[in-house]
Amino acid sequence: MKRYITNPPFSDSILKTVLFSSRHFASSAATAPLDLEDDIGGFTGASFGGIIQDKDLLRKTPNGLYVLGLIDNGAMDPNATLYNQLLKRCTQLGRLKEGRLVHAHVLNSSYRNYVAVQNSIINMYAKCGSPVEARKVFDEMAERDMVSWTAVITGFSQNDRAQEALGLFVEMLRDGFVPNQFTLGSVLKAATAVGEMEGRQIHAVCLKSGHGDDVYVGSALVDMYAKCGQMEEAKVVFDGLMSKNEVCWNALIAGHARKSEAAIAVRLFSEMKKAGFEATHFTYSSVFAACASIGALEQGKWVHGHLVKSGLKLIAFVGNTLLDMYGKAGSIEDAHKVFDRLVKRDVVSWNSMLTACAQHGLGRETVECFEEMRSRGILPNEVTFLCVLTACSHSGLLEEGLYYFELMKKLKLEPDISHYVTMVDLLGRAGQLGHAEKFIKEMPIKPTAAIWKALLGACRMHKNIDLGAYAAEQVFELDPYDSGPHILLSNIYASAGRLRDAANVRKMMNDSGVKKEPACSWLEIENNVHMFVANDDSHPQRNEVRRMWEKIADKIREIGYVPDTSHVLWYVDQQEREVRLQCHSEKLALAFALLNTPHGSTIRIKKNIRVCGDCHTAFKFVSQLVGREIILRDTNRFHHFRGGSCSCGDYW
DNA sequence: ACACTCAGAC
Repeated sequence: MKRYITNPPFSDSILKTVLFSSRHFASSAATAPLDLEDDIGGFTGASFGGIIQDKDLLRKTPNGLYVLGLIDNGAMDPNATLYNQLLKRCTQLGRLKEGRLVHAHVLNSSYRNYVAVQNSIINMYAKCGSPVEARKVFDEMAERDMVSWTAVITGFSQNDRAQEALGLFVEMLRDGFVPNQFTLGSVLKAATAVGEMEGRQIHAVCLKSGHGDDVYVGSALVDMYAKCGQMEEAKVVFDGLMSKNEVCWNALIAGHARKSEAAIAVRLFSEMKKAGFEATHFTYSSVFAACASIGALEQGKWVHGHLVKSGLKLIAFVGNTLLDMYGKAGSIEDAHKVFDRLVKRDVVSWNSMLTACAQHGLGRETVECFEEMRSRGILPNEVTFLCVLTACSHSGLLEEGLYYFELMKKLKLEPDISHYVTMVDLLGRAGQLGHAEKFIKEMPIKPTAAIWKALLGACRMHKNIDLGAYAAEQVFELDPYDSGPHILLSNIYASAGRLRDAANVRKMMNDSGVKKEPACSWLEIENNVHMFVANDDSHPQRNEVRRMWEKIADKIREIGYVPDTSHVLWYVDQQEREVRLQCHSEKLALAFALLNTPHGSTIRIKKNIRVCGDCHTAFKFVSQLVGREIILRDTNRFHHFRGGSCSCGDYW
């Protein structure tokens, strides 16, 4: 067999690579599709003359080794087109090793200085994840054209090396090249990764060179503004595009999804379909993620309907997001159905199902699901254990939690800080405050603010003032601008009757400029989202809503509700505190729901911060009074109120 | 014959 390495005109490093690769493929029966020597044995150059035109030639060995064998054997004369086809093949299949072999062949041929072939080589290295090799070929070229520049810039842009891509772009301009739509598409992607300033500068270049309305450049621009959070500007660019495709629609929709603007994302999805574009898995995934973030169940279901009609398979890529959406929107039943119907489940599918169970306080079911996962031979990962530990923590399964933490380490999975936070939470909620403190002292990584926040939360739950104050001090040190811990500490003092200390924490907060996130609750009725903020008068039905709550409050008092004003911070008299308490956003939302939804239907309310103790009690009484299920989504879990009790068992 | 845009979930 003729070896092409006998008289190498190319550099040592490539030679070594080629030798290595060549041996590798020859010796590895599992990866080499066929033995080159056997495959071409007995044929002569002449008999292969016609095969060069044969479209099946490259298909015989998809990675091109077959053809390289023919060339090696002298059975076939290559030309520039053939090399380009081979390189394209390697690029499409992401075959770096075979690509290097073709590169070596080219260097040994008379086509080594052909710009088009060199460009294909650059492109091959760029797409196969090796921008450095692409750059090396580029640097050694005697002459470069637009395609060379674009290919090498794209190499860095697509391999998360945006700064180098932008650097090359500047060099290109310095060399006198005027960028075209191909270059600008890639450069914009790089600029987007670097920052808003850079993005805007490249936008200016696009406008100057007249490529601003190309659909590729335009999509990249829409994405750039969307990633900066500048949705108005993204929309201006989008509207200015004469011809659109699914990419620019997806970029715009994903931008709104990132900002949790579910209503807009859903509306755009609908407009996209009306305009005649097919929603892809990515489109669905973005829209479901948007619905998940605000718990928009009805809108999510509506889009799910479109997915079913579209005929797209329920693969994990979109199914996992859909499952997550149902979990976060409060329908554990629908989450289960999606899980059952998935074409193929991956570890994330299982993790999402576990998360959904955990969020709904179904600790036992989570553990059962995890055991089923293991019995089916699915390998759990770090996230799996985080789900299980969270479930144990939320359901008070102390022993199980400790067991699974040890199991995790036994399976050689290293707990990260999130697992330690969950363990502190687990121990703390279960009332093992001393154990939790000891756990923190002994953990192998430095405790973060989140660790101390978990301990602080447990101290509030079990009314431990001293340890709570200590934990709060640690949090203030590590994360001074979070209002949550201030409020927690203040509540600890207030519920122990130490109102002066509570007021001091409040004052400290004000002095250091820490702002409390305004509490708000919202619910969805017939595709509209109604939002309520405590003591807020902006809703059109506010007077009706308030009167309704007063009526309800009177009725639940008759069956045992006693307002608990201990968590009201304001240093005001008892009557005023009670008035404030009755205006909490979740109570307003509940009153609104009772006014505007059919009798007997499930009420679903979402809240941006943890539900207050008094509202939790009131909701239990209301569920008994009206005989309806009320599902309240907290920051990280669900409360299902039914018949006077809550699924969390008052353990949250 | 060679170069471009978006991109889910725990």
